[in-house]
Amino acid sequence: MHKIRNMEEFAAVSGISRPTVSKYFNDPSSVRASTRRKIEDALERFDYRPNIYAVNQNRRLTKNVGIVVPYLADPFFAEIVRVIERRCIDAGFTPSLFSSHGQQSLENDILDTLRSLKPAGVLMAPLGRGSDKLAIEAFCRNVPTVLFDSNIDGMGEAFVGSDNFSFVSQTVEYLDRTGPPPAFFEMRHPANPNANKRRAAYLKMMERLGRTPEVIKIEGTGWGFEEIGHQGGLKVLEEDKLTTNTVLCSNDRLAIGFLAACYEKGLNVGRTDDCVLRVASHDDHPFSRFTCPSLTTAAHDYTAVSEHAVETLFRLIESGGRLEHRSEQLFAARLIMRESA
Amino acid sequence: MHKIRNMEEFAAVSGISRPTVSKYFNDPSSVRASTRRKIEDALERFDYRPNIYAVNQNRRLTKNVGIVVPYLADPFFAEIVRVIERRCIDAGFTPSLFSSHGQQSLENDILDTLRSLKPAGVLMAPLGRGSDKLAIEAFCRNVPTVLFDSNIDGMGEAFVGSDNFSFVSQTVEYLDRTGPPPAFFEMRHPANPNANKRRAAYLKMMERLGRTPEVIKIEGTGWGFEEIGHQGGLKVLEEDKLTTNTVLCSNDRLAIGFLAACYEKGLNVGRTDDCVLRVASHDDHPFSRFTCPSLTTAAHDYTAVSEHAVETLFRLIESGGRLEHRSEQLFAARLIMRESA
DNA sequence: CATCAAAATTAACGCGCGTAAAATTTATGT
DNA sequence: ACATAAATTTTACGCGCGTTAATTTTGATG
Repeated sequence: MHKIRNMEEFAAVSGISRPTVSKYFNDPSSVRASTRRKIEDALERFDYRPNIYAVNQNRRLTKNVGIVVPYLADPFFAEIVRVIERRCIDAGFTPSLFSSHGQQSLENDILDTLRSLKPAGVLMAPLGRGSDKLAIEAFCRNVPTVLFDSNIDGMGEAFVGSDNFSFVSQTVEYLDRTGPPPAFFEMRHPANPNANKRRAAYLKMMERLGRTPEVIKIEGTGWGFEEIGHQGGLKVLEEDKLTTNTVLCSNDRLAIGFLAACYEKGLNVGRTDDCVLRVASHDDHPFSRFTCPSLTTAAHDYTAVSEHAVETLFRLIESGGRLEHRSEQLFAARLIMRESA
Repeated sequence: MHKIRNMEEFAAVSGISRPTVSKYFNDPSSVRASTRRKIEDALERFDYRPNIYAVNQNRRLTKNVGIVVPYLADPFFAEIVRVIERRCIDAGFTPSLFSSHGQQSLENDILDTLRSLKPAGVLMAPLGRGSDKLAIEAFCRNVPTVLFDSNIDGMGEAFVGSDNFSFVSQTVEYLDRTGPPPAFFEMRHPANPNANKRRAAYLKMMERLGRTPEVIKIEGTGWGFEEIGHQGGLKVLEEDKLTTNTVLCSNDRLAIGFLAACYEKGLNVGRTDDCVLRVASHDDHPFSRFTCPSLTTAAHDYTAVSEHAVETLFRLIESGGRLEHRSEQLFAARLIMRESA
């Protein structure tokens, strides 16, 4: 009983012809129950798996799906990836995970690699501002792609993400209802288009509420948001630029840095009487409940975004790679009230 | 000038025979300079890349390397992955990234997937206590593997990691020198063998210093260390079980949770006079500088570990998959003094 | 210009599997 | 038991490239 070398040999020991075995591996339900049993019996006795290289060479479309995220060291993406991977595996696909690590050159390299993987589809969260738009556009023309997290106008067959207005409207409304209206704390040159939408939402909400908006723009580039928020926070606090005691950060990672700056400066943050500052933010970053104080924030519907992105990709794949029209699905946020505001 | 379909066509447009082109792609320096120029000229005019499935089918050994980490949502691993990926790409390999997401079943699935990828080698950080030892052992027999981060006795051709004694000895020595000796804060059932080594190192150091050790074991399972540290911290503080004012956490993620608990309880942490508690830890987690107060910790030599792991894997691959003897390389820690102790 | 090793070409086979067409067997209903 | 549809088997080709062996070309050398 030597090791099975190929499908020919496996077909022999299972007493079924090779084409039928091949059919089985492509779709177990496509063969008669008695045949399936024979094959699965043999599968238990011998551990054989079709050579994926030979399989993929001959299928015009592989069962691979690519997953691309801009920055894997951000637990937000790590969490989304976890959900997406599982759904893909359950649906019989083989996910390949890539992180651009915040670099355009890497993002482009990944697109090249993906092309040669001939994936059935790709789920991509682009760098955003740092993306090579032309490269992504060219890629999307060749490979069925669903964008998520950050949208790039018109690219990909669909976009799935969070509704930035929903995030900001809830936090602004809450802060305004429970105290002074917030100033908006953000990077001057955000890495990601969501930031721009959030600022716009902030301005619109403040107008709607009849408040005077105040946007604090801090310097810094790259994906080290905590450090940028920290440095920017120190600067703002030292220069005493704050005209309000309520700060709404564009995202949790900035807020984590800002809270560290507040702590260093001895400023008590929270909504109780002994506090001089309220801080809130957006994303419900996995660490936001462990900041000091814990961070009031607006949560992504991680599950809904992940699952809808995957579902959309599957529909796209079944439709042969093109969709009637480019859809944009946005999910609302959920306000998470904690101690910081 | 239609699209190039295969190496045959590409060879035609570059004016070189297919076997020579094939030789070029396997090692560009193996063809004459003038030939190389012709091929690279054609490469610029037509964008052709060999079909990776056809290539890998015929090579007995692919140029793939697998990278497996236990928990990608931990920025520690995300950071290591970033360095490792780059080194692999630069060396002409194609890295494939996998996360076990803390689940044994997933780790085993990944091993199966990896086997069918026929990688030249694998860099694996196992789950540790949660790993299926037999499955990993069987895998290592078939695939050249270098373990990193957590060691499993005798498995893989080499281990590269951090020297837990170096971590703990430095923090204990520092804490003892600058104040009361620390109690050790850890999970009762740690996910990872490093924790056991750290506890042992703590006990040995305390003995060496002539101090009475005190180990605080908290409940909780899984990879949500911050939450476990948080809950465990609250419990310890509420029950007033602390017989010392200095706490050394087994790792930073526990410490992040513990610090959150201290903050909630209104305990001032730090080394200044107004503080009632000192807290230190190990790992230099990317977020440890943004805790409140910033966390005194012992840092991994990320770069050294990552690069030595990769170098070891490359040596292993060049040696045909087996090494003379299993080597274990440990790197020392660097004490990072911040505000918490 | 003759020499000769190195490099390239030609021709051909094989890798493991998808897939198609035709022939055959099996299951289902009457 | 018979007709019919469905599933399986047989046979054969092709995918794109690695690789080998025999042959031819190239280019540096004396």
